[in-house]
Amino acid sequence: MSTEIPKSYTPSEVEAALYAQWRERGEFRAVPNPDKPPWAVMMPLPNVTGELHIGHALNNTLQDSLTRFWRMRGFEVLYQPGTDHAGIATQNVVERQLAKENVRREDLGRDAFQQRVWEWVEKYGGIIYEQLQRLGISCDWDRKVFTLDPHYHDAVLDAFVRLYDKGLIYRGKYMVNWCPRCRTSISDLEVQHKDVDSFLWHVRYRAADGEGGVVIATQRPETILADVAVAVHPDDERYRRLIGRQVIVPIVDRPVPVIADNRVDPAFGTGALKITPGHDPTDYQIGADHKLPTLVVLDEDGKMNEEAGPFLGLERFDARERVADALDAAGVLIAKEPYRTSVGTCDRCATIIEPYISEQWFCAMKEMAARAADAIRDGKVRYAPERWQRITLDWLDNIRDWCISRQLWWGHRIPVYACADCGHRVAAKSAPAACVKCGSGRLAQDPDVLDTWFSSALWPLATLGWPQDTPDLRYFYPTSILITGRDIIFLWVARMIMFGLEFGNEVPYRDVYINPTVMDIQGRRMSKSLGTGIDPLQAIDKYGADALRFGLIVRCSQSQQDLRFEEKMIADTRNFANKLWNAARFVQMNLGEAAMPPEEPDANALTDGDRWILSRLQRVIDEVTRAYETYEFDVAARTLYQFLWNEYCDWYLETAKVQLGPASDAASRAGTRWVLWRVLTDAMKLLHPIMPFLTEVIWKSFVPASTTIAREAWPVADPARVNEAAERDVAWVHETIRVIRSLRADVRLTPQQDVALRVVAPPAERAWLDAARPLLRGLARAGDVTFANDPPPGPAAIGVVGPAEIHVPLSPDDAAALAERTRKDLAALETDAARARARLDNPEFRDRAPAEIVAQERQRLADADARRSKLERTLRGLGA
RNA sequence: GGGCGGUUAGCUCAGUGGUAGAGCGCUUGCUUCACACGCAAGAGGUCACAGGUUCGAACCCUGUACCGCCCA
Repeated sequence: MSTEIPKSYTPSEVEAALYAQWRERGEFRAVPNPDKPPWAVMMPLPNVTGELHIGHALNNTLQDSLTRFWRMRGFEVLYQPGTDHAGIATQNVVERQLAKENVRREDLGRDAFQQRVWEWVEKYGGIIYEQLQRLGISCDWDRKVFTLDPHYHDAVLDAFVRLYDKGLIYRGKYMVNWCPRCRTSISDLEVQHKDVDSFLWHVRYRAADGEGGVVIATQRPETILADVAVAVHPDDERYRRLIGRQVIVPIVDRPVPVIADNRVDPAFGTGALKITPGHDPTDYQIGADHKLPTLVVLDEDGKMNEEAGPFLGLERFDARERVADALDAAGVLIAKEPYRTSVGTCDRCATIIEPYISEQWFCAMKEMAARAADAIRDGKVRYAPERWQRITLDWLDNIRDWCISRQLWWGHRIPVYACADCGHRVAAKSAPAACVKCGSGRLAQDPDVLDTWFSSALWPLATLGWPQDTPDLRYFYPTSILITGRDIIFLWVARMIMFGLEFGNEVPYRDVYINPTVMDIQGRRMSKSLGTGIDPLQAIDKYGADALRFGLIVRCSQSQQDLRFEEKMIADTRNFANKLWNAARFVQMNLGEAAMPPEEPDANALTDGDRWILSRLQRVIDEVTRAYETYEFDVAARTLYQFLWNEYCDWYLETAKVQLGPASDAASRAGTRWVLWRVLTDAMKLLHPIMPFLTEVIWKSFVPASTTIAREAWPVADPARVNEAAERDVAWVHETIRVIRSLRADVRLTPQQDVALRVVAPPAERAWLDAARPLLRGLARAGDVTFANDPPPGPAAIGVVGPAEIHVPLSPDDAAALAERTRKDLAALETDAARARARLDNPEFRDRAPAEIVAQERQRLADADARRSKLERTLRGLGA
């Protein structure tokens, strides 16, 4: 029966069924439990429009690994899933769909449009959930939250009203970042700065009184139409006599003052700056300080408005060319010089941002930011890697108020009601019947919606039931950790900490882990349009979720901020999965019909080899546990990979084959079977957080009575099983085997041929080798082993293990090749010896270095000398 | 302009002040009864560069160069 297990592991045959079982049994459900400590992680909510990409795959795999780890360690674990309504993104998707029907949202009206978006969300909004499940993540799916769910909406309104009533939310006409394509304001953080090639236009403004004038340099000639002043630096000798006089703005022939302001950089362009408060943030400030009027020549679509006269209706970049032409025609365009500059673009649609004056809502941030910064400085939130802490603090310390209103129809509508009669505004969770001030019933709700990040900042609270005082909130808040990418540290993490403190009176989580960004092999961001992306779903189809998970996790070191990835890497870990499958198959075959789990044998029945692998296992348990605890994911994965492949498979399984052979007694064979079973199953538990499916399959094949490995207790290292003597002795046996195998290659034996060894060694080592004979035979096909006091005559390949020399007779053909190699070894040895000698000859080294280092160096020199004399004899023996 | 990360084998990356490591790739040999998605044996490195500290530096300090990211 056991031989029917297929020779290779096919993840696609088991993953879906296992996942369905886990869900059916409710293995991932989180229920407040006073008998257990809580552990919680919140999924960084993907956009409801989103589809699973490699970044999600990494981020959620990391969360799931910790989730599974802490669950096995006996914590009541919550992994909270959910999606974000994603204001602009979702509205865009539906607007594009409408565009195909030649319909604009304005044609539908607000209510009908929202209805369309809801239909879209209901139809496609669940796709990402299904995709996430393919990864095997252990969320509590019964707790799915959408940020527009009624209870979530209620939380958002509650938070808004509290801030409003505290005076932290205000409204006003300010210059904001405006996306002419999305036709909404966006916050500073949603502006991406990009360097582009542009020009500086040098334009002459003649003096109003006819004497001279000034040449200004501008990047935006089209805004000349809205100029209200020219500014120069007060200390700039070139322009001193112009200050206070007037110049004439070309084209519009408007007289404007020349003002002095030390924000003007005399080194930029000509040193004279046109001032356009309606279209530039710095000019806006300067204009306000000098009490200048504000003119606006662009509309909210980025087209020239009525104020632009003949340019009315032109798109802003066309207008730029046309205005420049007009300036040229008027003879006032002095120069057009190429210029590299930085422009702000919309995070969502890459359209160039327009600084635009409009009525917006703002949230005052100073107080909340200071409180968050204090909490971080006090260590209430710890960052891994640590450097992100300071980066967050820098941002918090220099925070600016947050523009929270968006001119969209999809999102949480701002709960402020304005009285049409007296103008009084009030924030309320539901529409008041009448104005509290004048009693009028004519109240209108603000048309804008809140920035999506306003609602996501409440994520850890609102998902747990806030503002209600729920058992979930009391039990799971503050949560344990947040895992996310560095791109949203300010947008989301910092704001969540602020809101967590403001509304939950506690930081939202103790730890923040910033995961690396997944790049392609050339270090470019993975993107579908560039064709540089890996589709996680395809990867799972082809290699299995475990292979994708392990391949990503083993590359998550805290020392780098990116992770380079390619498909081959997934194939490599698929091979690892297959290796484990076959190791399990081997063990299964050897346990035969034995009862499972096998019975633990008497300690006397264990061999050195058994004790060695058990000892190594204890160290691996400690190392892997520590690594998960400290978010050293690469260490956890690498430690398990090396232990399982290089120690368990390469050495212990081969040792076990010998120990299970006819030369062993029954007790010893039983011991070996138990060790095979025990080490493999413990290692499967350690690996389960990273490779949940394979480990479950293997576990259940060995422990049929268990429902799932996911609920097994985490292994605890047993200090009594750490056995340094066994580790040392087995290392020596392994070294001997390696040397013999190498000798076999030197004398070109086929794998079928036994090798006859002649050994020159002191008595202790002879006894050793004698005892190790079965292993030497099994693992290195050592046949006759004879001992001698002196090296035997004739050409021979010689291997050295400690004080023992192993000789294998050699044909003259091979002797020359070996002589060549030996000379090389000898040269390397001489270098080593020379280095050690130089050190020991240095009196300062002898005086200052620790005694053990000096002793080590002496030993090294002695070993090198001994080895050298042996190699020299080898050479002589080879006739060279 | 300010800040952060990186630079170690052909590639991707580990690396605790004491003789440089892994996986993949490469070479050679193997249908060895768990696995060719494998086994075994090998080759391969001025640890970016220049100074400094130290008995001793891939590791600590200073500076430079290059790659990438963030902020303004």
